[in-house]
Formats: sequence, structure tokens, C-alpha cells
Amino acid sequence: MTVKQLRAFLAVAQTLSFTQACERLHLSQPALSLAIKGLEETLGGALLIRSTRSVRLTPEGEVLVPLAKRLLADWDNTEELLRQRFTLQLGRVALAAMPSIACNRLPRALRRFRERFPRVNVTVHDVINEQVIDMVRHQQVELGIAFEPETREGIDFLPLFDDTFVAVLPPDSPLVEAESIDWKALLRHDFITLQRPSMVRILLEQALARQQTELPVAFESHQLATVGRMVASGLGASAVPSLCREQMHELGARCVPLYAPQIRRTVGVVLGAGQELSTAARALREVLQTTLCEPPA
Amino acid sequence: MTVKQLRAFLAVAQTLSFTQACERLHLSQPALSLAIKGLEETLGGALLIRSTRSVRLTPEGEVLVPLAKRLLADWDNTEELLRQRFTLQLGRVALAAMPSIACNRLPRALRRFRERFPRVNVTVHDVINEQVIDMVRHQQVELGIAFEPETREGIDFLPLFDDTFVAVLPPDSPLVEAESIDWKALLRHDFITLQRPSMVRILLEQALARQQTELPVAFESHQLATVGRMVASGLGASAVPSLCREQMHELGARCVPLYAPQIRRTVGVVLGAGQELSTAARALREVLQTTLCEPPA
DNA sequence: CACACTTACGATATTCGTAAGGATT
DNA sequence: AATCCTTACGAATATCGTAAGTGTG
Repeated sequence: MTVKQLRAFLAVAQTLSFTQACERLHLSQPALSLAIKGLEETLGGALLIRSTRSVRLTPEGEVLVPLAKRLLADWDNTEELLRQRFTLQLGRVALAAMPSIACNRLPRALRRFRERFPRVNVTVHDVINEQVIDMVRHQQVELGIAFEPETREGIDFLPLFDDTFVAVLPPDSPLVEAESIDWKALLRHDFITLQRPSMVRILLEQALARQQTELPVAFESHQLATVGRMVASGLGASAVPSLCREQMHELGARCVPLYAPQIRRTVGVVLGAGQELSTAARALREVLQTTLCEPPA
Repeated sequence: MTVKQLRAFLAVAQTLSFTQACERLHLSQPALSLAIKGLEETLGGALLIRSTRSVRLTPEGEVLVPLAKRLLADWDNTEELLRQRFTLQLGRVALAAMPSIACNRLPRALRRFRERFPRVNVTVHDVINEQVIDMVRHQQVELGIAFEPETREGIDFLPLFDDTFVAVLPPDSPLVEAESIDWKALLRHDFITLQRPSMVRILLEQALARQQTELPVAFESHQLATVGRMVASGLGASAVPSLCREQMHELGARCVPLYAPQIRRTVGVVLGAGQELSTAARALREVLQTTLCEPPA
């Protein structure tokens, strides 16, 4: 039994005329006749009664009509679904991004993606850097955005841009007018930062450890927004990736370039190694690669 | 997209090897390769990643696998269902029979049918003669068993045998020893019969009307069994198709051939005119035609 | 270098359309 | 006589299998 045969049968069953069915199927009468005959032979009995002047269904034909309808509808739907996925008229991508990206540059990139592919669903997992890598490795997401990982095992990393950390200061701090400050100056304030195991926290500790200094944490939170508000209300100062500069500003804090040591880290797209991307994921990767590098408006 | 292509895809997706899939499909490698390629082209994108040494699914391929499974399962089920209907390994027939047949000769015929086609379901409608004809005419049943109808409009009639009416007498009636009796003798008893619009009642009235006699009804019921019991308990006598002879005997009444006038009527199979029978109905008709004519054991 | 998939190509099968045939209204 | 489906047959198309090619472990 072939799809063509079933389509032929349904066309005849619905029009009750070979001639009309021919037109609908773009087929000659003899070809249609043979198709029906073939179907009847494979099924082992008559489906249609052709009495030269009229076409009727046999009881078995009646049984087949609704089954054929459903079968062909499912068939066409499946075909169409796959086609839509390939042409990005439909689809689904899962993406993991570390918080600093997720709540700053990502929304704009997603908006751009949505404009081009309005019916492709994007699931964003806003998780800490380490989990971004894990989710890609375990194929829970097709794409990740994170700092360059230590080990490349099981994953590929496509660099986007380098990000440097900036000092975050209360608006009334005397340091906010400086062109840039160093850590020695920054640490005159109480220090506020993210809780472990945030990558931001780890990078700060690593950087200072290299200078035999310990990070004197006065307050900690696991949300960047909370850190920003704490700084803005004068509780102390912090240091965050410059990605978060605008966010900190909006929360009422001030950002100033930070040196000695400068903390610099590469941000990029994380992919499963040797893992094929879906068409939707490829398109999203492209949009991310062009959009995330752009500075905020 | 063809059935073959989808089968080919599923085989490769499940074995993750063209070579193994080939064996399962009884196909050469190049043919399989082409089939997959064709499928990918019709869908507009890659389903499988072939890296000479390993075969993997693309995300779109992953999406297709469960859909293909279901599609092919439905396809095969439908094909099998139709095949079973044609080979009578499965099916359904609806049959209408008038009561005198339904509760006498029909059960044996149905048992014989069931023995040959154990999985073909038979629905029996035990209704009065007129309704048998109506149900066939309105295509509520494919087959009917009834007396030959007055009009053949919309139906075909295949005669089975002629049935004559017999007198039904209480066991203590002086008439039970007679070889046969006539109506004049019979009507010495009070008369018991079926209610209108039973065909038996109508035939009795018609027969006597032709002799300018009126049917003197003392008791009436709409069940043959009740009539039989009433006669058996000495309330009166009746006349029924000889088909019911055994039933009457079992109920305790006695039957004697009845003449002057003899009521004779053809019993047969009723079919929708120009209506095609299902394979199951054809088989049932055949069994009915051979079995119903046989006298009871 | 051996294995696994792809490409090339000739042979086979299938399917198609034109033309002729048959049956019913 | 006209319409509608079937059969017959030559042609186009598709599919298949053998053989050669290519890339990877």
C-alpha cells in the first residue's frame, strides 16, 4: 500500500467519480484506475463498485474512508512539521546563559531572533556559568553562553568578546569621578559580592589570591540585582563584569574601570562537541554571534 | 515522502548503521542511501549525520523518529485491519430476522457461521417482519430474513423455502390425533394469536377474510412463546408458521397440519437492492442459505 | 588498509499517458 | 449516442543492484 494509492482511493471515495478524482490528483483516468486496482489487490478485496455509470463504496471501502483520511492527514502534518522546522517557520531551541549575559545583552539578541523567526520557541535557562557548561555537555541545551571554560572536554567554545570587570560604587562615593581605580582604592569600601559557586565570585578570589590578598566580603547575595541595590544604598562596593554596567547604573550604582589587577575573561558560545545543531539552533547561534558583541544602545 | 523512505529512515535511525538497516529492509546500501537522500530532499534538510565511520541523528531526525514510528504503526495497522476484514479474520455484520426464524432455526446457523469465522461479530435484530424489510431498506442491516414482501422496492429477495402454517392445539384436545385439520375444526377452540402488526396475525386475517370469515380472537400476545404457553395450558388454540413447531412442542402444545385454507408463505433472505455486501455479509448469507433450509435435528 | 557510506551507471520494474474497448443511461 | 470506467501498449520515469570512489579510524 502506497501513499499515492491511498490518496487516489480517498479522492474517488469523496467524489464518487474517477473522472473528477483524476483532476484533483492530476492523473489520467487509466493511471487512477490502475492505482485503485493495485490497492484493492494488496488489501485483498474490492473497495469500490464501478458499474460504468456510477461509483459506490463497498462496506470495506466505507471502513477505509475514515481511516485513510486520518492516515493521510497525519502523514501530511508530519511532513509539513518537518519542513517547517527546516525552514524555521516552526521550532524550538534551548539555550543556557550565565546571569550576566542573560539579563543584559541577551534580551536584545532574542528580540532580534524573534523578529526573524517569530514561531521558533526559545527556552532560556538562566543558570550560573558552571551549569551552562554542564547543560551543554549533557545535551539539555543546544547552545550556551558563558565564560571560556577551563576544560574543553565534550564541548566546543566560540569566543565572542573579552569582558573586563568594573568597580561598582555607591553614587556618593568620592571615587566615582575617577577615570579608573585600582583594587587598593576599591577595598576601602566594604565589599559586597555574589555567593559561591558563582563564577564572578571565583574570578574575584582568584585574581586577588594571585596578589596574596584575600577578598574581604562584608555582604553576599546570589543575585546581581541585589548586589547592585546594596551598593546603590551605600552598604559598600563591588566588582562585576562590565556586561552588567548598565544594569548597575539602573539600580543606582556607579561603575568605574578597575585595574591592578584587571580581571579579563573571554565570553563565548558553548556547543556540544561533535554535536550537530538543529537548523533553529544554527540560526540562533548566528544571531547571538552578531548581536551579543554589539555594545548596548 | 513515501512509505518506503520513512521505513528506510526509521531502520537507519534505530540501528544507527546503513549496513544493518540494509539487511532489515532487504535492500542494497546504495538504494538505501538514495532513499534517505530523497527523503531529506523532500523535507528540506538533513536527518542523519553520516561521517563515513558513524551515523548520528540530527535534532530534526530526533523529532522525526517518534512521529515516523507512529505513522508507520498506524499505516500497518490499517492495512492489516482491511486485510483481515477481507479474509474474514475480523469483521462485523448486522442481520435482522423475524421472530419465528430468530428463535428457531437461526441460532444453529449462527453457530455454524461462528465456527468458521470466530472473530466476525454478528449483530442480530429480532424484529417483526415489516421492520426486517425496513431495516434492510434503510441500510441499518446488510441482511434480513423474512417472508417474501409485497413490494420489492429498494430490496432484493432470495427465496429459501416455503413455510406453511400449522394448527397449535392443547395436548388434551381431541384434534391432536388427526393427520391434519381444517380451519372450521380449529375454530371450535377459542383462538389465541399474536397482536398486530405481526405478520403472522396479518396472514391469518387475510386468509380467513378471503373466505368471508372473521378471526375470532379470544386472547392475544406479542410473543410467540406466550401464545404457545397459553395454548399449552388449555386456554385455546392457535396457528403459527411450521417453523415454530418445535418451539410450540417444547412449550407443551401440539401441532397439526392445517388446511382450508392452507397458509403458505415463502421465507427468504432480504438484501438492499444494488447494495454491495461486505465480505462478511456474503459469507453469512451463504451460511444462512445452506443452513436455514435444513430441517431441525 | 579495512570498513562504511556515496557516487556512477546500466538493467530492471513501475508508473504514466494515449488509444482502443466495453457497458450503461 | 454520449459518458464513464477498463484494458492494451509504448514511453517516460524511478528504483535497484553492481562496481568504483572517498574518507575515516
